[in-house]
Amino acid sequence: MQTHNIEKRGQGDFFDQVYQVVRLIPYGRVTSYGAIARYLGAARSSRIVGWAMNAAHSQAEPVPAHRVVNSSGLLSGKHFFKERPMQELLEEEGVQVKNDRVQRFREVFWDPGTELTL
DNA sequence: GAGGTGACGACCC
DNA sequence: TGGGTCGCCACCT
Repeated sequence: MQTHNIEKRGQGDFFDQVYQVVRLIPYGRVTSYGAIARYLGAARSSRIVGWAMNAAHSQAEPVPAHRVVNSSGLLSGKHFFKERPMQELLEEEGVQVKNDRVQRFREVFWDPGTELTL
């Protein structure tokens, strides 16, 4: 069966890149959409990263999208985890979350462009 | 081919 | 610190 959709003939190359980076996020760490976008060379495409996360739901492989927050450390996509709040998932990994905001964001923040020393 | 959308980022008050 | 506005680029219809 062709389960069409999602992949879309590899057009989602950019999306795929995003998924790869998100999967590289270490346990107990979080990153921002802008950090991923910048790592991919599209710092201004931060919004596209969020869009990729939207498609991540259709991805067969587990994408820790809950580890991706905005530059403010706010759980912008928590609404998508209605069944499983991001806060709970993050706290389970040791990330302190208060009022939909990541505590110690500076400490748990994981920048691919820095950690990976691109 | 064109228009609209959006899980954002930076700037300003 | 918190909230509001503009810009930006890729995906979808």
